[in-house]
Amino acid sequence: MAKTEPSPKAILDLDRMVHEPARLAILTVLASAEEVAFLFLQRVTGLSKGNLSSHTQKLEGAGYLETVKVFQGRIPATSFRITEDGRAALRAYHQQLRGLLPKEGKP
Amino acid sequence: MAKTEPSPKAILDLDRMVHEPARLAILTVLASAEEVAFLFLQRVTGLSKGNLSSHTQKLEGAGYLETVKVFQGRIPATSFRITEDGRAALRAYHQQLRGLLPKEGKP
DNA sequence: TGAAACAGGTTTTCTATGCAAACCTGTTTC
DNA sequence: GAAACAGGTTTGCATAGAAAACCTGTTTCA
Repeated sequence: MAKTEPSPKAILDLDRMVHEPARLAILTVLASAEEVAFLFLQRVTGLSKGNLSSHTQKLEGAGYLETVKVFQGRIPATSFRITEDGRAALRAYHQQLRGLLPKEGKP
Repeated sequence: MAKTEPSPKAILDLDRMVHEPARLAILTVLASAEEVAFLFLQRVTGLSKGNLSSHTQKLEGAGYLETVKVFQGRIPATSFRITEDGRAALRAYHQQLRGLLPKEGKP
């Protein structure tokens, strides 16, 4: 009996940090692995290096991921892992999306 | 057996015209009514006039809605209706979202 | 009756964001 | 040992969204 139409105002409350497609893609990948290398992330998302770098910095600033810099032999390599906050934000975002999707088979 | 993880690259293909929350809210409202008055739309979305005006102009430019100007008595009033293209775009967008949502109850 | 407030929008301005290109540091290759 | 390359970061530019200013016509009410 509950009206399942999403409140239009709720849509405006979507977490922009997650809503941006590039960052959503990044978080989605990070959510399914312990730790992800920069280059792998770049390949799988198709983002340019510069782009990827700036988005991960924003996500780090938001506390949604942490950057791990290690040396492989003597060359430096960057990896990322999602934080608990990041995971929570992603889950919350998914819930918001579910809320705004019609139940299926709308006219 | 099908892996239900969304392809990260697919996320980057989301239709930006619809993805923007303000416009998604507008289209969502328009999709559930024949014709919607400017002021009603403003109240239900919570957008400012200027904002609403510019977003509806963009949606009109994209062919997703049409603007209807009528006189009520002697004062002019603006309404909108979603076009077939707009409806199709919204549906397609919903499908994309469904594709990227995890099946529920992810760890 | 006429100045002031108001309704209904549109246009302009400001700011921030995403994207691409340029740049930097250290390593191999030839 | 110069040149190409890997792995990122910083800079610069173009666009988009939000807020503010503006415009036209209409009531209000002193």
